[in-house]
Amino acid sequence: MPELPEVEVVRRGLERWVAHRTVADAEVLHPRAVRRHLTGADDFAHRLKGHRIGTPSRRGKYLWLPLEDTGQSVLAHLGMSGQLLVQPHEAPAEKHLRVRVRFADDLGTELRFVDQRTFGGLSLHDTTPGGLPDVIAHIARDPLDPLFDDELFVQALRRRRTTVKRALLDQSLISGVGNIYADEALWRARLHYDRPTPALTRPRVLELLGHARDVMNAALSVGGTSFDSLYVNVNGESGYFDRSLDAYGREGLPCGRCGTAIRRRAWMNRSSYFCPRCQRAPRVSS
DNA sequence: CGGTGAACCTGGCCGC
DNA sequence: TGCGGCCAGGTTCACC
Repeated sequence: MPELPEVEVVRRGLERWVAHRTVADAEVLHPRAVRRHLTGADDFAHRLKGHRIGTPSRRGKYLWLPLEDTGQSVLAHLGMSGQLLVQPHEAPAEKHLRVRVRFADDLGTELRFVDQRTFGGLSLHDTTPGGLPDVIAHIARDPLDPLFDDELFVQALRRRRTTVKRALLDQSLISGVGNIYADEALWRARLHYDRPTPALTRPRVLELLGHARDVMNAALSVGGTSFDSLYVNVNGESGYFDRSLDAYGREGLPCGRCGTAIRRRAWMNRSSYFCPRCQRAPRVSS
């Protein structure tokens, strides 16, 4: 599932293969792939036509392609299964091909948005003076952003009356962390997912943040995480960080620190993986 | 308005 | 073989 490292890999691929190319035309093959565009998919496609793409940017799991001289950007979210692929024109259409963007040049490749579960999508928005599409103004900076404010994060997290994993997944507090890297950061920090945030000390929160950064940087350095063929980077290559995960998806396997079997617990309509010995539950568990 | 939890969606997989 | 049910989970939104 694409989280921050995977999305960053895609962004780099787009920077290499798509930036500075002019859109010849766009074709929307599934209406759900274009979001929040009240005037419809055809209008969306029409508005891309003839514009040159600037340098792709990313915040958390969102990435966007500025359309030069329009004040607008194409915002993309990959959801759970979205892929942005650069393919030769003649490559056969993927089973879940949703959007196709052709360019006005002779490079012979096109950009494709492919998405099985249709949780992802593209949309078009005004770019704010800060360079951010207006609809993601509420998304916090991510921990790999040089301007991420660690102290601000500590204070904001401790003010929340919630539990630590919920806070890690709250994109208005910190962005880019999904279920996988939340479990990995918590395992590294030896914190149980249900620990109340107000009880965490400043050093504990800073340590957790550091682990989140470390694990995402490690994933980024090997090209993202992939568990199946759903996620591939912009050139269609899978990452292989899943070999390095310590908690996520390891139910019943020994904890790399103490050997205790990793457990899986149903949590918020999904799963939490943790070591019952290294990550003790709070005394009063919700 | 902060916290909570359901809905959205499809295909792979498992058990019967 | 076929089919029902479960599971994956980021974001949005309704509700309290």
